[in-house]
Amino acid sequence: MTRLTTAEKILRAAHKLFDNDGADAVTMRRVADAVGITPMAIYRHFPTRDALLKRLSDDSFNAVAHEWETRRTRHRDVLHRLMALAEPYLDYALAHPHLFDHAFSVPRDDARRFPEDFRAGHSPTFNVVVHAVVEGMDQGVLKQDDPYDVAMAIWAQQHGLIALYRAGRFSCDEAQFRAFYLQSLRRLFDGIKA
Amino acid sequence: MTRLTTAEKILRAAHKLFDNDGADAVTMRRVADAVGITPMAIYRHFPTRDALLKRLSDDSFNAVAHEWETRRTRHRDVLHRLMALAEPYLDYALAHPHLFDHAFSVPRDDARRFPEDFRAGHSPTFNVVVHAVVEGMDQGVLKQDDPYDVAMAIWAQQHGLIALYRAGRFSCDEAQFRAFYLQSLRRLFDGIKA
DNA sequence: CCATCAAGTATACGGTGTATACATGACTCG
DNA sequence: CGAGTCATGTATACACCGTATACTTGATGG
Repeated sequence: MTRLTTAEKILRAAHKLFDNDGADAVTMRRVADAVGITPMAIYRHFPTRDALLKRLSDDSFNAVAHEWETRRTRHRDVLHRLMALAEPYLDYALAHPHLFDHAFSVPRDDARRFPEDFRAGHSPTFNVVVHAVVEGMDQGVLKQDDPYDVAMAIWAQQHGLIALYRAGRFSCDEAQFRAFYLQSLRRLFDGIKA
Repeated sequence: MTRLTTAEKILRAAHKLFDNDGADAVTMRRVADAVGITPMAIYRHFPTRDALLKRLSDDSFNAVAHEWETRRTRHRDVLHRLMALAEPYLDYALAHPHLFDHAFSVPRDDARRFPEDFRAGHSPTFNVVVHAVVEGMDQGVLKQDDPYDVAMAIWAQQHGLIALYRAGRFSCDEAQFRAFYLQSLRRLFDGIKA
Protein backbone atom coordinates (compact mmCIF):
# COMPACT_ATOMS: atom_id res chain seq x y z
CA MET A 1 0.00 0.00 0.00
CA THR A 2 1.99 2.90 -1.27
CA ARG A 3 1.43 6.31 0.25
CA LEU A 4 -0.64 8.52 -1.96
CA THR A 5 -0.41 12.25 -2.24
CA THR A 6 -3.66 14.14 -1.86
CA ALA A 7 -3.59 14.99 -5.55
CA GLU A 8 -3.41 11.29 -6.37
CA LYS A 9 -6.25 10.51 -4.00
CA ILE A 10 -8.34 13.18 -5.69
CA LEU A 11 -7.56 11.77 -9.11
CA ARG A 12 -8.43 8.24 -8.05
CA ALA A 13 -11.68 9.25 -6.39
CA ALA A 14 -12.67 11.38 -9.38
CA HIS A 15 -11.68 8.65 -11.81
CA LYS A 16 -13.87 6.15 -10.00
CA LEU A 17 -16.87 8.47 -10.01
CA PHE A 18 -16.30 9.35 -13.66
CA ASP A 19 -15.85 5.75 -14.73
CA ASN A 20 -18.92 4.54 -12.88
CA ASP A 21 -21.42 7.28 -13.55
CA GLY A 22 -19.99 9.76 -16.02
CA ALA A 23 -18.73 13.31 -15.86
CA ASP A 24 -21.88 14.67 -14.21
CA ALA A 25 -21.24 12.46 -11.20
CA VAL A 26 -17.87 14.11 -10.63
CA THR A 27 -18.87 16.96 -8.34
CA MET A 28 -16.37 18.75 -6.19
CA ARG A 29 -18.36 17.84 -3.10
CA ARG A 30 -18.56 14.15 -3.91
CA VAL A 31 -14.87 13.92 -4.77
CA ALA A 32 -14.01 15.76 -1.57
CA ASP A 33 -16.17 13.42 0.49
CA ALA A 34 -14.53 10.37 -1.08
CA VAL A 35 -11.06 11.73 -0.28
CA GLY A 36 -12.01 12.98 3.15
CA ILE A 37 -11.32 16.67 2.63
CA THR A 38 -13.47 19.72 2.02
CA PRO A 39 -14.44 20.69 -1.54
CA MET A 40 -12.29 23.80 -1.51
CA ALA A 41 -9.18 21.77 -0.68
CA ILE A 42 -9.35 20.30 -4.19
CA TYR A 43 -8.56 23.76 -5.51
CA ARG A 44 -5.09 23.54 -3.94
CA HIS A 45 -4.36 20.82 -6.51
CA PHE A 46 -6.55 21.64 -9.51
CA PRO A 47 -7.48 25.16 -10.55
CA THR A 48 -11.04 24.30 -11.64
CA ARG A 49 -13.31 21.32 -11.98
CA ASP A 50 -12.78 21.38 -15.75
CA ALA A 51 -9.04 21.09 -15.22
CA LEU A 52 -9.63 18.04 -13.05
CA LEU A 53 -11.84 16.44 -15.69
CA LYS A 54 -9.33 17.31 -18.37
CA ARG A 55 -6.60 15.60 -16.44
CA LEU A 56 -8.74 12.46 -16.15
CA SER A 57 -9.47 12.45 -19.85
CA ASP A 58 -5.80 13.06 -20.66
CA ASP A 59 -4.93 9.99 -18.65
CA SER A 60 -7.56 8.02 -20.53
CA PHE A 61 -6.25 9.24 -23.83
CA ASN A 62 -2.74 8.23 -22.90
CA ALA A 63 -3.91 4.81 -21.79
CA VAL A 64 -5.38 4.16 -25.23
CA ALA A 65 -2.35 5.64 -26.95
CA HIS A 66 -0.03 3.40 -24.98
CA GLU A 67 -1.98 0.29 -25.84
CA TRP A 68 -2.03 1.43 -29.45
CA GLU A 69 1.72 1.78 -29.54
CA THR A 70 2.28 -1.71 -28.20
CA ARG A 71 0.42 -3.13 -31.18
CA ARG A 72 2.48 -1.10 -33.60
CA THR A 73 4.72 -3.81 -34.89
CA ARG A 74 2.62 -6.93 -34.57
CA HIS A 75 1.15 -8.58 -37.65
CA ARG A 76 3.42 -8.23 -40.63
CA ASP A 77 0.35 -8.46 -42.84
CA VAL A 78 -0.91 -4.90 -43.18
CA LEU A 79 -4.60 -5.70 -43.25
CA HIS A 80 -4.35 -7.81 -40.13
CA ARG A 81 -2.35 -5.08 -38.48
CA LEU A 82 -4.99 -2.46 -39.30
CA MET A 83 -7.65 -4.72 -37.85
CA ALA A 84 -5.54 -5.23 -34.74
CA LEU A 85 -5.09 -1.47 -34.41
CA ALA A 86 -8.86 -1.08 -34.39
CA GLU A 87 -9.24 -3.16 -31.27
CA PRO A 88 -7.68 -1.04 -28.50
CA TYR A 89 -9.96 1.82 -29.46
CA LEU A 90 -13.01 -0.39 -29.11
CA ASP A 91 -11.64 -2.08 -26.01
CA TYR A 92 -11.29 1.21 -24.23
CA ALA A 93 -14.70 2.45 -25.37
CA LEU A 94 -16.36 -0.67 -23.98
CA ALA A 95 -14.35 -0.81 -20.77
CA HIS A 96 -14.59 2.88 -19.91
CA PRO A 97 -17.44 4.38 -21.91
CA HIS A 98 -17.74 7.61 -19.95
CA LEU A 99 -14.03 8.32 -20.07
CA PHE A 100 -13.98 7.43 -23.75
CA ASP A 101 -16.71 9.96 -24.44
CA HIS A 102 -14.81 12.70 -22.73
CA ALA A 103 -11.50 11.82 -24.34
CA PHE A 104 -12.69 11.44 -27.93
CA SER A 105 -16.16 12.90 -28.36
CA VAL A 106 -15.70 16.26 -26.71
CA PRO A 107 -13.73 19.23 -28.01
CA ARG A 108 -10.37 19.61 -26.27
CA ASP A 109 -8.15 22.58 -26.85
CA ASP A 110 -5.03 20.51 -27.42
CA ALA A 111 -6.57 17.93 -29.75
CA ARG A 112 -4.64 17.24 -32.95
CA ARG A 113 -6.63 18.41 -35.89
CA PHE A 114 -6.97 17.04 -39.37
CA PRO A 115 -5.26 17.51 -41.67
CA GLU A 116 -2.23 19.55 -40.72
CA ASP A 117 -1.45 18.22 -37.25
CA PHE A 118 -1.72 14.66 -38.48
CA ARG A 119 0.25 15.31 -41.66
CA ALA A 120 2.91 16.96 -39.53
CA GLY A 121 3.13 13.72 -37.55
CA HIS A 122 2.04 15.34 -34.30
CA SER A 123 -0.22 12.45 -33.35
CA PRO A 124 1.76 9.37 -32.24
CA THR A 125 -1.36 7.24 -32.42
CA PHE A 126 -2.48 8.37 -35.85
CA ASN A 127 1.07 7.92 -37.12
CA VAL A 128 0.86 4.21 -36.38
CA VAL A 129 -2.18 3.83 -38.60
CA VAL A 130 -0.70 6.01 -41.33
CA HIS A 131 2.47 3.95 -41.33
CA ALA A 132 0.51 0.77 -41.81
CA VAL A 133 -1.46 2.38 -44.63
CA VAL A 134 1.68 3.64 -46.37
CA GLU A 135 3.24 0.23 -46.07
CA GLY A 136 0.11 -1.33 -47.52
CA MET A 137 0.23 1.02 -50.49
CA ASP A 138 3.91 0.34 -51.04
CA GLN A 139 3.24 -3.40 -50.97
CA GLY A 140 0.39 -3.00 -53.43
CA VAL A 141 -2.07 -4.36 -50.87
CA LEU A 142 -3.90 -1.03 -50.69
CA LYS A 143 -4.93 1.30 -53.50
CA GLN A 144 -2.70 4.28 -54.16
CA ASP A 145 -4.38 7.13 -52.32
CA ASP A 146 -3.64 9.83 -49.78
CA PRO A 147 -2.63 7.75 -46.74
CA TYR A 148 -3.74 10.42 -44.28
CA ASP A 149 -7.17 10.64 -45.87
CA VAL A 150 -7.44 6.86 -45.84
CA ALA A 151 -6.37 6.63 -42.19
CA MET A 152 -8.96 9.25 -41.33
CA ALA A 153 -11.67 7.27 -43.13
CA ILE A 154 -10.68 4.21 -41.09
CA TRP A 155 -10.83 6.18 -37.86
CA ALA A 156 -14.20 7.64 -38.81
CA GLN A 157 -15.66 4.20 -39.44
CA GLN A 158 -14.50 3.03 -36.01
CA HIS A 159 -15.54 6.18 -34.23
CA GLY A 160 -18.92 6.35 -35.93
CA LEU A 161 -19.88 2.85 -34.88
CA ILE A 162 -18.75 3.43 -31.33
CA ALA A 163 -20.50 6.80 -31.14
CA LEU A 164 -23.75 5.23 -32.34
CA TYR A 165 -23.28 2.37 -29.89
CA ARG A 166 -22.70 4.85 -27.08
CA ALA A 167 -25.76 6.78 -28.21
CA GLY A 168 -27.84 3.65 -27.66
CA ARG A 169 -28.43 2.82 -31.31
CA PHE A 170 -27.43 -0.81 -30.93
CA SER A 171 -29.43 -3.38 -29.02
CA CYS A 172 -26.91 -6.20 -29.24
CA ASP A 173 -24.41 -7.17 -26.58
CA GLU A 174 -20.75 -6.25 -26.56
CA ALA A 175 -19.57 -9.40 -28.28
CA GLN A 176 -22.02 -9.00 -31.13
CA PHE A 177 -21.16 -5.34 -31.45
CA ARG A 178 -17.47 -6.19 -31.60
CA ALA A 179 -18.10 -8.60 -34.43
CA PHE A 180 -20.12 -6.02 -36.30
CA TYR A 181 -17.44 -3.41 -35.71
CA LEU A 182 -14.75 -5.57 -37.26
CA GLN A 183 -17.03 -6.66 -40.08
CA SER A 184 -17.85 -3.05 -40.92
CA LEU A 185 -14.16 -2.24 -41.05
CA ARG A 186 -13.71 -5.07 -43.51
CA ARG A 187 -16.43 -3.53 -45.65
CA LEU A 188 -14.42 -0.34 -45.77
CA PHE A 189 -11.38 -2.35 -46.84
CA ASP A 190 -13.20 -4.29 -49.52
CA GLY A 191 -15.73 -1.67 -50.59
CA ILE A 192 -19.41 -2.30 -50.97
CA LYS A 193 -19.52 -1.87 -54.73
CA ALA A 194 -19.69 -4.95 -56.87
CA MET B 1 -47.56 38.06 -37.37
CA THR B 2 -49.45 35.03 -36.25
CA ARG B 3 -50.48 34.73 -32.62
CA LEU B 4 -48.38 32.29 -30.71
CA THR B 5 -49.47 30.20 -27.80
CA THR B 6 -47.26 30.36 -24.73
CA ALA B 7 -46.10 26.82 -25.39
CA GLU B 8 -44.96 27.87 -28.85
CA LYS B 9 -43.17 30.90 -27.47
CA ILE B 10 -41.37 28.68 -24.99
CA LEU B 11 -40.33 26.28 -27.73
CA ARG B 12 -39.03 29.08 -29.92
CA ALA B 13 -37.10 30.76 -27.15
CA ALA B 14 -35.63 27.43 -26.04
CA HIS B 15 -34.81 26.48 -29.61
CA LYS B 16 -32.95 29.73 -30.12
CA LEU B 17 -30.90 29.30 -26.94
CA PHE B 18 -30.19 25.66 -27.79
CA ASP B 19 -29.23 26.41 -31.36
CA ASN B 20 -26.92 29.26 -30.41
CA ASP B 21 -25.18 27.95 -27.33
CA GLY B 22 -26.12 24.32 -26.76
CA ALA B 23 -28.22 22.45 -24.27
CA ASP B 24 -26.48 23.90 -21.23
CA ALA B 25 -27.64 27.36 -22.24
CA VAL B 26 -31.27 26.26 -22.06
CA THR B 27 -32.05 27.04 -18.44
CA MET B 28 -35.58 27.43 -17.21
CA ARG B 29 -34.80 30.92 -15.99
CA ARG B 30 -33.33 32.07 -19.30
CA VAL B 31 -36.17 30.61 -21.33
CA ALA B 32 -38.69 32.22 -19.00
CA ASP B 33 -36.97 35.59 -19.31
CA ALA B 34 -37.00 35.37 -23.10
CA VAL B 35 -40.72 34.58 -23.11
CA GLY B 36 -41.58 37.11 -20.43
CA ILE B 37 -42.94 34.71 -17.82
CA THR B 38 -41.62 33.23 -14.61
CA PRO B 39 -39.62 29.99 -14.70
CA MET B 40 -42.36 28.01 -12.98
CA ALA B 41 -44.88 28.98 -15.66
CA ILE B 42 -42.97 26.75 -18.09
CA TYR B 43 -44.08 23.79 -16.00
CA ARG B 44 -47.69 24.43 -17.06
CA HIS B 45 -46.60 23.38 -20.56
CA PHE B 46 -43.69 20.96 -20.07
CA PRO B 47 -43.40 18.60 -17.12
CA THR B 48 -39.61 18.91 -16.77
CA ARG B 49 -36.66 20.59 -18.42
CA ASP B 50 -35.67 17.26 -19.95
CA ALA B 51 -39.09 16.97 -21.56
CA LEU B 52 -38.62 20.41 -23.09
CA LEU B 53 -35.19 19.46 -24.45
CA LYS B 54 -36.57 16.17 -25.74
CA ARG B 55 -39.28 18.01 -27.61
CA LEU B 56 -36.68 20.27 -29.23
CA SER B 57 -34.55 17.34 -30.27
CA ASP B 58 -37.59 15.47 -31.58
CA ASP B 59 -38.37 18.44 -33.77
CA SER B 60 -34.79 18.45 -35.01
CA PHE B 61 -34.92 14.77 -35.73
CA ASN B 62 -38.12 15.18 -37.68
CA ALA B 63 -36.65 18.05 -39.66
CA VAL B 64 -33.82 15.83 -40.85
CA ALA B 65 -36.15 12.93 -41.48
CA HIS B 66 -38.42 15.09 -43.59
CA GLU B 67 -35.57 16.35 -45.71
CA TRP B 68 -34.36 12.79 -46.04
CA GLU B 69 -37.70 11.61 -47.32
CA THR B 70 -37.85 14.26 -50.00
CA ARG B 71 -34.64 12.90 -51.53
CA ARG B 72 -35.97 9.39 -51.52
CA THR B 73 -36.79 9.08 -55.19
CA ARG B 74 -34.29 11.39 -56.82
CA HIS B 75 -31.31 9.99 -58.74
CA ARG B 76 -32.16 6.77 -60.46
CA ASP B 77 -28.51 5.82 -60.20
CA VAL B 78 -28.18 4.11 -56.83
CA LEU B 79 -24.69 5.36 -56.01
CA HIS B 80 -25.67 8.94 -56.74
CA ARG B 81 -28.77 8.49 -54.66
CA LEU B 82 -26.78 7.18 -51.70
CA MET B 83 -24.46 10.16 -51.97
CA ALA B 84 -27.46 12.48 -52.11
CA LEU B 85 -28.92 10.81 -49.03
CA ALA B 86 -25.72 11.57 -47.15
CA GLU B 87 -26.13 15.31 -47.59
CA PRO B 88 -29.16 16.19 -45.44
CA TYR B 89 -27.49 14.57 -42.45
CA LEU B 90 -24.39 16.69 -42.94
CA ASP B 91 -26.44 19.78 -43.78
CA TYR B 92 -28.29 19.58 -40.51
CA ALA B 93 -25.15 18.85 -38.51
CA LEU B 94 -23.47 21.94 -39.93
CA ALA B 95 -26.49 24.20 -39.68
CA HIS B 96 -27.56 23.18 -36.18
CA PRO B 97 -24.61 21.46 -34.49
CA HIS B 98 -25.96 21.58 -30.95
CA LEU B 99 -29.35 20.25 -31.93
CA PHE B 100 -27.69 17.58 -34.05
CA ASP B 101 -25.66 16.44 -31.07
CA HIS B 102 -28.73 16.08 -28.93
CA ALA B 103 -30.74 14.34 -31.63
CA PHE B 104 -28.13 11.81 -32.76
CA SER B 105 -25.27 11.61 -30.28
CA VAL B 106 -27.18 11.23 -27.06
CA PRO B 107 -29.16 8.22 -25.85
CA ARG B 108 -32.90 8.67 -26.28
CA ASP B 109 -35.37 6.20 -24.91
CA ASP B 110 -37.37 5.96 -28.13
CA ALA B 111 -34.39 5.63 -30.50
CA ARG B 112 -34.62 2.80 -33.01
CA ARG B 113 -31.95 0.25 -32.31
CA PHE B 114 -29.89 -1.90 -34.58
CA PRO B 115 -30.55 -4.47 -35.73
CA GLU B 116 -34.12 -5.43 -34.92
CA ASP B 117 -35.89 -2.08 -35.07
CA PHE B 118 -34.27 -1.31 -38.39
CA ARG B 119 -34.86 -4.78 -39.82
CA ALA B 120 -38.48 -4.45 -38.76
CA GLY B 121 -38.68 -1.27 -40.82
CA HIS B 122 -39.45 0.94 -37.83
CA SER B 123 -37.13 3.71 -38.98
CA PRO B 124 -38.54 5.64 -41.96
CA THR B 125 -35.19 7.31 -42.53
CA PHE B 126 -33.09 4.17 -42.39
CA ASN B 127 -35.58 2.44 -44.68
CA VAL B 128 -34.77 4.92 -47.41
CA VAL B 129 -31.10 3.99 -47.31
CA VAL B 130 -31.83 0.29 -47.09
CA HIS B 131 -34.12 0.49 -50.11
CA ALA B 132 -31.39 2.14 -52.14
CA VAL B 133 -28.91 -0.52 -51.02
CA VAL B 134 -31.28 -3.37 -51.89
CA GLU B 135 -31.93 -1.85 -55.28
CA GLY B 136 -28.19 -1.52 -55.83
CA MET B 137 -27.69 -5.18 -55.00
CA ASP B 138 -30.52 -6.21 -57.30
CA GLN B 139 -29.02 -4.17 -60.11
CA GLY B 140 -25.62 -5.70 -59.51
CA VAL B 141 -24.14 -2.30 -58.70
CA LEU B 142 -23.46 -3.32 -55.11
CA LYS B 143 -21.99 -6.55 -53.79
CA GLN B 144 -24.42 -9.11 -52.44
CA ASP B 145 -24.41 -8.55 -48.70
CA ASP B 146 -26.77 -7.93 -45.81
CA PRO B 147 -28.39 -4.64 -46.83
CA TYR B 148 -29.06 -3.58 -43.24
CA ASP B 149 -25.47 -4.16 -42.25
CA VAL B 150 -24.30 -2.23 -45.29
CA ALA B 151 -26.65 0.67 -44.58
CA MET B 152 -25.38 0.76 -41.02
CA ALA B 153 -21.78 0.90 -42.23
CA ILE B 154 -22.72 3.84 -44.45
CA TRP B 155 -24.40 5.62 -41.55
CA ALA B 156 -21.42 4.95 -39.31
CA GLN B 157 -19.03 6.45 -41.82
CA GLN B 158 -21.14 9.59 -42.01
CA HIS B 159 -21.74 9.82 -38.31
CA GLY B 160 -18.11 9.16 -37.41
CA LEU B 161 -16.83 11.98 -39.56
CA ILE B 162 -19.42 14.40 -38.23
CA ALA B 163 -18.78 13.34 -34.64
CA LEU B 164 -15.05 13.91 -35.07
CA TYR B 165 -15.75 17.24 -36.75
CA ARG B 166 -18.03 18.22 -33.88
CA ALA B 167 -15.35 17.12 -31.44
CA GLY B 168 -12.97 19.62 -33.01
CA ARG B 169 -10.77 17.11 -34.80
CA PHE B 170 -10.89 18.97 -38.13
CA SER B 171 -9.27 22.32 -38.75
CA CYS B 172 -10.69 22.87 -42.22
CA ASP B 173 -13.72 24.97 -43.07
CA GLU B 174 -17.18 23.60 -43.76
CA ALA B 175 -16.73 23.42 -47.52
CA GLN B 176 -13.52 21.43 -47.23
CA PHE B 177 -15.05 19.16 -44.63
CA ARG B 178 -18.02 18.55 -46.89
CA ALA B 179 -15.72 17.52 -49.70
CA PHE B 180 -13.82 15.18 -47.39
CA TYR B 181 -17.07 13.73 -46.08
CA LEU B 182 -18.27 12.82 -49.57
CA GLN B 183 -14.84 11.58 -50.57
CA SER B 184 -14.68 9.31 -47.54
CA LEU B 185 -18.05 7.89 -48.41
CA ARG B 186 -16.74 7.10 -51.88
CA ARG B 187 -13.86 5.23 -50.25
CA LEU B 188 -16.39 3.06 -48.44
CA PHE B 189 -18.13 2.40 -51.76
CA ASP B 190 -14.93 1.55 -53.62
CA GLY B 191 -12.93 0.03 -50.79
CA ILE B 192 -9.39 0.92 -49.96
CA LYS B 193 -7.87 -2.41 -50.93
CA ALA B 194 -6.09 -2.66 -54.24
C1' DC C 1 -73.53 35.20 -9.35
C1' DC C 2 -70.57 32.12 -8.18
C1' DA C 3 -67.84 27.85 -8.82
C1' DT C 4 -64.30 25.98 -11.57
C1' DC C 5 -60.16 25.73 -13.65
C1' DA C 6 -56.23 26.94 -16.58
C1' DA C 7 -52.36 29.95 -16.39
C1' DG C 8 -49.04 32.48 -14.03
C1' DT C 9 -46.56 34.12 -9.69
C1' DA C 10 -43.86 33.98 -5.31
C1' DT C 11 -41.15 31.66 -2.32
C1' DA C 12 -38.23 28.20 -0.85
C1' DC C 13 -35.14 24.00 -0.82
C1' DG C 14 -31.32 21.32 -1.91
C1' DG C 15 -27.92 21.00 -5.32
C1' DT C 16 -23.82 23.05 -8.09
C1' DG C 17 -18.90 25.58 -8.87
C1' DT C 18 -16.03 28.58 -6.65
C1' DA C 19 -14.41 33.38 -4.49
C1' DT C 20 -12.82 34.96 -0.19
C1' DA C 21 -11.00 34.86 4.32
C1' DC C 22 -8.99 32.40 7.87
C1' DA C 23 -6.44 28.35 10.47
C1' DT C 24 -2.67 25.25 11.12
C1' DG C 25 1.38 22.96 11.07
C1' DA C 26 6.05 22.15 9.08
C1' DC C 27 10.25 24.25 7.68
C1' DT C 28 13.88 27.61 7.34
C1' DC C 29 16.92 31.02 9.00
C1' DG C 30 18.97 34.50 12.15
C1' DC D 1 15.23 29.17 20.48
C1' DG D 2 11.87 32.26 18.09
C1' DA D 3 9.83 34.23 14.16
C1' DG D 4 8.47 34.37 9.58
C1' DT D 5 7.00 31.83 5.39
C1' DC D 6 4.48 28.80 2.87
C1' DA D 7 1.80 24.72 1.63
C1' DT D 8 -2.33 22.81 2.84
C1' DG D 9 -6.55 22.66 4.62
C1' DT D 10 -11.26 24.71 6.49
C1' DA D 11 -15.49 27.76 6.88
C1' DT D 12 -18.54 30.70 4.96
C1' DA D 13 -20.90 32.82 1.38
C1' DC D 14 -22.65 33.88 -3.31
C1' DA D 15 -24.82 33.20 -7.63
C1' DC D 16 -26.87 29.90 -10.34
C1' DC D 17 -29.52 25.65 -11.23
C1' DG D 18 -34.14 22.51 -11.44
C1' DT D 19 -38.29 22.30 -9.31
C1' DA D 20 -41.86 21.41 -5.15
C1' DT D 21 -45.41 23.91 -2.91
C1' DA D 22 -48.73 27.37 -2.14
C1' DC D 23 -51.05 31.25 -3.71
C1' DT D 24 -53.27 34.64 -7.21
C1' DT D 25 -55.87 35.94 -11.15
C1' DG D 26 -58.86 36.16 -14.93
C1' DA D 27 -62.00 33.80 -18.01
C1' DT D 28 -65.82 30.64 -18.59
C1' DG D 29 -70.04 28.35 -18.09
C1' DG D 30 -74.06 26.59 -15.40
